[in-house]
Amino acid sequence: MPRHADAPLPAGARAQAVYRALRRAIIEQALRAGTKLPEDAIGERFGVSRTLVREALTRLAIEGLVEIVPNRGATVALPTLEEARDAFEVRRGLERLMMELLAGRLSPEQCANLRDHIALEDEARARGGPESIRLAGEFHLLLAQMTGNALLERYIGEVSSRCALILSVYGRPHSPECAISEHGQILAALENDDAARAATLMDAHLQAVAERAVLASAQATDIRTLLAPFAASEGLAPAPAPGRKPHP
Amino acid sequence: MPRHADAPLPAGARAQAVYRALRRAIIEQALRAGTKLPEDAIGERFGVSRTLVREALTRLAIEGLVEIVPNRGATVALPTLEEARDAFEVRRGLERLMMELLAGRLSPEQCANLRDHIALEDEARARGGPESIRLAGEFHLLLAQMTGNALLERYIGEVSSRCALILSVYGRPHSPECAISEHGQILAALENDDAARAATLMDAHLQAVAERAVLASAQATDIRTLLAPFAASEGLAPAPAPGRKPHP
DNA sequence: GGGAAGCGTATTGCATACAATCCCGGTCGA
DNA sequence: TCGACCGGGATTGTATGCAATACGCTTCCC
Repeated sequence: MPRHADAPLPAGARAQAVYRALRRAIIEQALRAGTKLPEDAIGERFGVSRTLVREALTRLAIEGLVEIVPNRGATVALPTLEEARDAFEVRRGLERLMMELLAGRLSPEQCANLRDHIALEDEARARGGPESIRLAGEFHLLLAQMTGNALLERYIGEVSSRCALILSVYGRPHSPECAISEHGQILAALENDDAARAATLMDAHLQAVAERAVLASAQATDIRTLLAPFAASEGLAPAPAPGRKPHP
Repeated sequence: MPRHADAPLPAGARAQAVYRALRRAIIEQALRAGTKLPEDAIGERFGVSRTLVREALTRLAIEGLVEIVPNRGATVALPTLEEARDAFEVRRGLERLMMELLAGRLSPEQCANLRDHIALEDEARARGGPESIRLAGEFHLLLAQMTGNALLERYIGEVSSRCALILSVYGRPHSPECAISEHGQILAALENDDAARAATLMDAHLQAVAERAVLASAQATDIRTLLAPFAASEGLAPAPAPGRKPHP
């Protein structure tokens, strides 16, 4: 229920409100990657001082949604390809753990909730609304909440939102990140007490999401790869890439 | 190399210095769980204003090392038993992922570094110094760094420090958290390209650490469990515990 | 004697002020 | 024409001030 505007919020709640608002704006791509986030403007918009905006931005920076460069301010983070791979790697580890914790332990009520959520996702995707990105992530978050492990929930939430940002950068525009049936299949495996199958499905699901996005645009981002065929056609050999040593 | 005191630190570095100092103090148990952390006192001690102290405390609160109650300030966190279990659960998931990423991919140089570190641990443990706690955690952090996955490194670092705090609360005083040989065995499995064995060993290692500490003191913490036999001997039935519903 | 209410102090929550830094435009000289 | 230099304006970094809240003590009443 939304709060009455003139009722003062309890201590510490306003900074969190700013944090939440910014976070949602980033995930739903209202604020696109790379966008500058000036403290003054945000504070003015939310009716709070820079102090609270800074607190919110700091939190977002820790989560990796915002990048803060000293003396140059905050921008919506622009994850590198390497960071993208890292995020999906960690996410796979966490979600596999989650599957093992959940398999066969979901109450009928929880299953119903999950089904409802999947229906919401499908609906949003059909409409093409921007909230489909958020909803897809929230399915995973909902699962995390059901483990009862608060720390796991926090980590899954963090890495999910980071992946959402990554998809906004590297994903094809408006492509469905999660195929319709995948979440449903995972839920079915969990209900069936089949931890191994759930873990495998989740792995494949995340792999698919990552590949559809990151790998699809890999060569569109790295200018050296982009130019390679042109160089080759002119008989120019590329200089050996520094910093990345070949596999031993 | 320590910095000259009168040279001003670059922007943003002082808050981080406070953060690091507090973090280390907590992990090495110079600041024990539950200790109050007044902004004024800390700021005075470090020569910075409350603003920067607040920033450091906020970060530590996000990591779970300190607890901030609105209008009542910050204290060193006092994790509950449930939080302790959660932390070790997540940690097992993350470190299993780490083993899979590392098995057979360590360079001889990296292995040498790890061996050196293990030697340091043994030495500190033999001396009974307080840094043995930190060093044991840093072994895991060192492994995380070698994955090249920055996000995994951050998470492992966070959850390790949280576990260190937990051990300071629930562990037996000055007990060796990590048996001498366990880290060495894990390293051996990694060198041998045996991902499965490394993962199993790490699992067992963490399980052992958790059990030696958390389970050992479980009944010493929960006053209801503590009183149960006395109640039973008097023919008094315990009231049903609220909030935690029985397994379906 | 026990408990509740009231007050003073200590501490936090937040906004604001000032200083430092950086970016961007113009200007000057080669 | 191009590059280096150099204010001016904008934005961040940090300290400090003021209001609000909570805690501990005293006092008072039952």
